[in-house]
Amino acid sequence: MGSMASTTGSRGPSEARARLIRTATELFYAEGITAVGVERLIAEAGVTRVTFYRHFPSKEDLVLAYLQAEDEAIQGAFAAAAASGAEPRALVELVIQALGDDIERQHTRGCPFINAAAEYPDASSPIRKKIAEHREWFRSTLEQVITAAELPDPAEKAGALVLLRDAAMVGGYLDGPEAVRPTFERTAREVLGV
Amino acid sequence: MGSMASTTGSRGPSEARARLIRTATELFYAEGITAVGVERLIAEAGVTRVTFYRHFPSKEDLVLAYLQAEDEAIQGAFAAAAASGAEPRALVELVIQALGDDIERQHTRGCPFINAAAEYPDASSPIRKKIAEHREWFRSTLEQVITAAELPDPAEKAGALVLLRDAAMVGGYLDGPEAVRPTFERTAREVLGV
DNA sequence: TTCTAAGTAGAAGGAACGGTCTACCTACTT
DNA sequence: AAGTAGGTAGACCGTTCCTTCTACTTAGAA
Repeated sequence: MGSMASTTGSRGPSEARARLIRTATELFYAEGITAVGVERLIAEAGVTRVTFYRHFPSKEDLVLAYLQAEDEAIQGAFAAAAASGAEPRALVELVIQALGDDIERQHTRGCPFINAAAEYPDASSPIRKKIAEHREWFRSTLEQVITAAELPDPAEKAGALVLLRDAAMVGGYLDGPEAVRPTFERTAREVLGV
Repeated sequence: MGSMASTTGSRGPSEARARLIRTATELFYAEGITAVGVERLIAEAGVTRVTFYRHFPSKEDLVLAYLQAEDEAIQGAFAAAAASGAEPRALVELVIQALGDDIERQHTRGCPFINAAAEYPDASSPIRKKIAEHREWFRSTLEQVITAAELPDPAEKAGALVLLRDAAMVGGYLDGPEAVRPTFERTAREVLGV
């Protein structure tokens, strides 16, 4: 006596799959990956076990999809900022503020990638590779932004900025974002010399 | 037919207990807390289940003891540095180097407290309280050191230094300590103006 | 000497884990 | 009209989780 159903039988990107990733994003981030079981996941996504395993051969594949979704979100934000047509120098300030804003409003439980890394000690695992890949993208993107603004030592400054951002996300979680955001933005400007 | 035994029946601080904490310190740090089961713990500590639960009513109590041990180790290092009789200004540099050294040589898998926090979302849990307590001790100790060196804005600088240290530990884990240590020490001096 | 704290060994229990399986339904595509 | 991709429902399996239990040993303290 299936109640609503509605979207069964389509071929597109799959509602159920999207709901699983959305639920995973919420739960994995809020409570940790190992701490959230498949049972819980499918219950909150409103999906059956079979459906889950049809889309993701194992839980690890969902973890990967979760990190992928986070990655795409950040890349999207950067692309939007770059497309805004701001001048290179203004873009640097824009990025600093966007990162500060994200720490205060979106990611208040630390960095999804850092948190995940704490649960996966094996650096050669697919998950750790994904994390490393994301971090390298982030670092090199910052380097490009700094280079475009014609600031000195872009590579070095980008490294320092990654450091600071990591710190601010962790600090925002453990010590409260209100106190950390200004410290982050101030120190970032100081390090970049803007 | 118990083979060696030797230290059974004593009343002191208990060998078995010490071994459990030592093993926990290694395994929890290296592999994560949830990822290491009691079975594994007692096997590597060479202790039986009963002994384990005699000393620690639950696994969580061992986690607490593990964090306590880490806390004491760092407090000990600070106390030793303070007792070295270095001048206040030199002590600041000494602390920066000691933190850098720790990141490069001891804590190469991130910060034990930050990693633990990632696995315990409930801020009111005993573990998170212990973590908050440690962080506050660390921050205020840095503030004292900076104050003694008569540097400006000690509270603010201490906050920034905590931020940087967090970052360097995470970065050391995920991007390699060799690259991060110089960035950390350089940025720390820059922020403190020394 | 007796008591007790701290240890050994190993079985057991209930819950939760990730993952597989059967059986049926539905709607789009061909 | 037939085929198939994607969905539902729920039982089931082997493993591991944390924890408790009984039964015995050993050595220092009372």
